[in-house]
Amino acid sequence: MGRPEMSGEDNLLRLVEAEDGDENNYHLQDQVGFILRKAHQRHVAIFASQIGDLTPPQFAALAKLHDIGETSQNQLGTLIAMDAATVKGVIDRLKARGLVEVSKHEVDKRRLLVNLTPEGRAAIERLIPLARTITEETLAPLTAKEAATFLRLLAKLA
Amino acid sequence: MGRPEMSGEDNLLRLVEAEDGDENNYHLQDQVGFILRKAHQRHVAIFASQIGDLTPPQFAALAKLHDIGETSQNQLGTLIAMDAATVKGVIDRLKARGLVEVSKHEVDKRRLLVNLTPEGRAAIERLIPLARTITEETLAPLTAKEAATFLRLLAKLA
DNA sequence: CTGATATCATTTGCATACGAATGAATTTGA
DNA sequence: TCAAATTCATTCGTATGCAAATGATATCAG
Repeated sequence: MGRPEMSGEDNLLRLVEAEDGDENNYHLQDQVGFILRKAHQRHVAIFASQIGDLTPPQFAALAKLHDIGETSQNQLGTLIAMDAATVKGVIDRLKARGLVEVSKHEVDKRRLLVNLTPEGRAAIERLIPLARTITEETLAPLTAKEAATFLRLLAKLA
Repeated sequence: MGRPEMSGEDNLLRLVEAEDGDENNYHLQDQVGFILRKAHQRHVAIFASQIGDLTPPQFAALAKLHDIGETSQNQLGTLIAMDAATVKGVIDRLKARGLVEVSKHEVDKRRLLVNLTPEGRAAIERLIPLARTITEETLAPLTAKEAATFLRLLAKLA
């Protein structure tokens, strides 16, 4: 401390002057939300460098359809964590590219069934190995042990 | 676990040695990108529940301006991890609400200087305590020790 | 059976997010 | 010095992402 007779008022003053002693300052770069946003940005950039013609949400939709087969647009949205408005846009674009096809549910006329086309199936099967590379590259700054810890904790937050 | 000595390496090996048809066991919900996206979504929802009238990017811009004072729009974008097009939109909306003001750089006429208005300063100083609550709530599923580990590893990825 | 409620999909509006192209201003380097 | 390269800001186009409102259909409760 520079001044031995430092008082509460001096601390307030120091805060207002904000020249030194900034332990009470708010630092954006230490906030979990900000770092989470940046980590996500970096991942999306890595994804784009490996899979240029598909976005992560589009990939997620195809991968889930490949995993579970035909399902309703609404159910698909739940499974890949997208609200109804978002999933509609994603499916519309995949449909326009011939990677998925939609049909009406025979019994429940509210539902729109979505399924992979043969082209969509071929595409996702070709891309899954690249997805593993993307995961590896995203986690590359961590050791194997750190990566395992990170994934475990991240899953608790998601 | 079936095997007591089962390790992460064994799981990786099993994945690589996958038998025919094991291509099926690609699980989206285990991919770091997908979990990262969900964790980010959850944080944004928590943010919105605490700070309804400002988005995380808008908050980031105000917090950074509060931290460093007047700066150029471009430099601000670098500091809060937004590209030029994105930061322009954020600043435009903050300007429209009277929270920031812009002016031309006297020497370098390319630059647009951005600064907090008194209203913007009051707003960010009022909101910073809420931001700490948001961070706490986001990390609530983790113990204090886990949270520290998580932030350390997340920072290495960002 | 039927009115109330719930579910599914769509649409609109707003806010990031980023690539690419453009124009203005500055800096560099031969 | 001056042409080339770089930097800063803007604009356009595309793609999430979510809230709110709407319409169609299905289910539930009395």
